[in-house]
Amino acid sequence: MDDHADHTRKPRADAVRNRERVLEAAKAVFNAGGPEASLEAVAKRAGVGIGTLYRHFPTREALFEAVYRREVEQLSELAEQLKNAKDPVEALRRWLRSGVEFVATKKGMMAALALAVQSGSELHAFSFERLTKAIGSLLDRAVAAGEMRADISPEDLLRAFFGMCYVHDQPGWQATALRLLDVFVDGLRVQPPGKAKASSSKTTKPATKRKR
Amino acid sequence: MDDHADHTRKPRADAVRNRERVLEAAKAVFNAGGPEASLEAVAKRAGVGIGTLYRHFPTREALFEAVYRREVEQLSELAEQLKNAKDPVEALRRWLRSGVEFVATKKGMMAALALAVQSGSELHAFSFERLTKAIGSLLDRAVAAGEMRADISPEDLLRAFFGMCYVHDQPGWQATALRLLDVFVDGLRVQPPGKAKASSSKTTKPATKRKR
DNA sequence: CGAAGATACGGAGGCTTCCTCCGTTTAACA
DNA sequence: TGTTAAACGGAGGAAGCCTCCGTATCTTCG
Repeated sequence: MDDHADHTRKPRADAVRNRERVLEAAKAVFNAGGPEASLEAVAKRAGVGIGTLYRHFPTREALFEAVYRREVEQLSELAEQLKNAKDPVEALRRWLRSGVEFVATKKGMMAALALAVQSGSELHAFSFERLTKAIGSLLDRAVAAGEMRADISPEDLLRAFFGMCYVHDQPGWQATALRLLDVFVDGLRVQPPGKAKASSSKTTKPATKRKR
Repeated sequence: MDDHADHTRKPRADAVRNRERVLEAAKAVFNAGGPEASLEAVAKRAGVGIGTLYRHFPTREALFEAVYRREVEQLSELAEQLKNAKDPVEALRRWLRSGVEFVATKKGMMAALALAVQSGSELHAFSFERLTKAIGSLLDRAVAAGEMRADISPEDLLRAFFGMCYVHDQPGWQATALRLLDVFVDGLRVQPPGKAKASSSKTTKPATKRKR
């Protein structure tokens, strides 16, 4: 495609190469040393000056975002697939469980989630939106089917999920997280009609009208 | 040998005074600047050399623990009082809500909780035990009354609570946390007998026998 | 009271990391 | 091949962590 209006030079080859190197090094270093690892170490491993690293990724978070974009995308695509499942509640549950597995497997996933959940920088936008949408689509389906209460937002759920995974470096955390998520999903189901216990709404002003 | 072992010298007055000063300064600095605040700043505010600070509190965590011991105790005493409430489920719910308020008010509370939850250092022992016991007593009562499922441990619940509070520096976090905790408590209630939906046990091997 | 010894003080200094700034190098384009 | 915009890289200042040890101060006991 010939772009005449575009006066942009072709990006320099060394720039592209270095960017890639830094990404790869960062992946390795972060996976090994956690999200606090030294950026200078990353630069050294990439065989690149610290200045170059900072030029490509002005902040630690920018680098994180770039490194874990793929993970976030995978998780979010999984939601897409699960939308075809019959039971919407089960689908949501399964997504959450897969999320736990992700965190367990990909060592940097937690950092990616932290970025997505901790709104603050501009840079988290991508992850946040992507994951919120993923959860939202599953949640909406369950709500639409009348199986789940409607007063929890996708953001809330994302935060809950993150919270459950937060202790991801303790011995039994995975089992714990799965248990907690199950409890949480149970709590999300609409209370059986007729015999509602109206538990929480007794002490809280309902954030949303409950079943009219 | 005459073991008048307990013939310890009286602790030096300046040492006691300085310890107190450091604690006070730390409280102020941590509440203002968060748990990452500079220890040198603490020392300066206390009018004390950095060496003195480190002698009294060899690690950042030790200092934290000392600063927030009181807060943890308060929270834990609250549980004691709530044990007298009629409705055990409601008591638990209230405790959790108070916890959220604590975190909202005392800015360093999160750090104290983090220490309590993240088992790891030796130093967290006190907080962890204290809070686990607090939650445990409320939880047990609810379980004994047949109102709550028995497959969640106090540690699990503590972690869940912590997780819900984790995003404690976002705009609406407090409302979110309260909502999430409500959902969670709902999920903790035993499913209404006779008409059980057996939601989670369908996909998970039951951690505990459910009422069959 | 006054000396002796134990204890605590404080901050210099070595180390690590962060991040910026700018002189030098190099790839793209004509 | 020359021009020039873009990228490189690392020196260096700022800040924080933590240790070490000479000096100051407190407690004890004769």
